[in-house]
Amino acid sequence: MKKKTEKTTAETIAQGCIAGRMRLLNRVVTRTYDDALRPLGIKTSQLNILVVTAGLGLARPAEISSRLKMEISTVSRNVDRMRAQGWVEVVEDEQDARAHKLRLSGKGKRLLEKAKPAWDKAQAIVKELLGRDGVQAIMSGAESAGATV
Amino acid sequence: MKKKTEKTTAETIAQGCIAGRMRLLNRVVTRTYDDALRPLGIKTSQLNILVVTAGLGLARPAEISSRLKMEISTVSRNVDRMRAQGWVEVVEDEQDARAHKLRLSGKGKRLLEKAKPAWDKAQAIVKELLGRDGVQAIMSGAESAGATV
DNA sequence: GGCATATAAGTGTATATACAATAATAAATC
DNA sequence: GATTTATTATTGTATATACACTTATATGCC
Repeated sequence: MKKKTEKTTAETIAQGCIAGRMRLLNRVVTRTYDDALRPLGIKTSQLNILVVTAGLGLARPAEISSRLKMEISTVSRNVDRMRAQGWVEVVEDEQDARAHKLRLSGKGKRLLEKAKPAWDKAQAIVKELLGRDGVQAIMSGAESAGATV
Repeated sequence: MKKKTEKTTAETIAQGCIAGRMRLLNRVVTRTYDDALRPLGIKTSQLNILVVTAGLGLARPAEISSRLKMEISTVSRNVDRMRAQGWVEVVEDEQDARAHKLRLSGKGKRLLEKAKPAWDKAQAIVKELLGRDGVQAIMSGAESAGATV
């Protein structure tokens, strides 16, 4: 007769929770990028909003929200801080009085270029940490989750 | 001669940033667990601290911090909220007057058992989302990052 | 045209997180 | 044994995030 080793609920969750591991990994990875970016005065979250905005040229907050799968209220507050830094500017929408668009300022563009080497450094550290397959899994997982490039 | 398509800095980062994808995935995954756990009044972060505490029996905040790779100040505040809910109790340390230990209350233990089906549900959704390889990559990535089971 | 409904964005409130600084106590060193 | 150094945990301050609600405006339908 096979002896079955019972696992407690706590053990099952502690060892198997995908969210727990994902959140842990997120803390470690974000810390790596934040450390590298700190001298530039920008945080990982802000840099990611910055590059999406840059990619769109003129970006509606709702579009940023949708691409980053981030609550629009969160976008709103992050953008507030980025505007306060002078990295992004608001352009009123001609057609729709509710809406507006965001674009990078000159300062924002310059910051982006200055931040690239720091980002490269963090990126290399994390690639080393996760390995080729790990990186690939994150990328395709994010795509499954609805990430738009 | 090969025509090289230049990629802007913004495109390079927007498309390739591991932290960005990881954070996006983290938002989506956490939302899934939070949705499932909402009726129970516990959040993903708190559940993960709860199971680590349960696993240790008597848990020092510094030990939780170390296992979850979470700042001890963050542990401190999360535990405050969990104590306010009556899920964990504080036990003074006999040897060290600076320190104390945490353990689950009866209420905390009952919550954990009640939360298991909701956790199972979220876990299944996310497994489906990430696929076997994706889950494996997160798990081993977290281990590389220093996660202690 | 006028009303119902939908959409865009912001605000209120709460949790999660980190870093810096502090307070208290223990451990180490001289 | 007294002083320095290290450790344990908390508090101050700031950002990131989400959900519920609100405000303003646009769209659809009668």
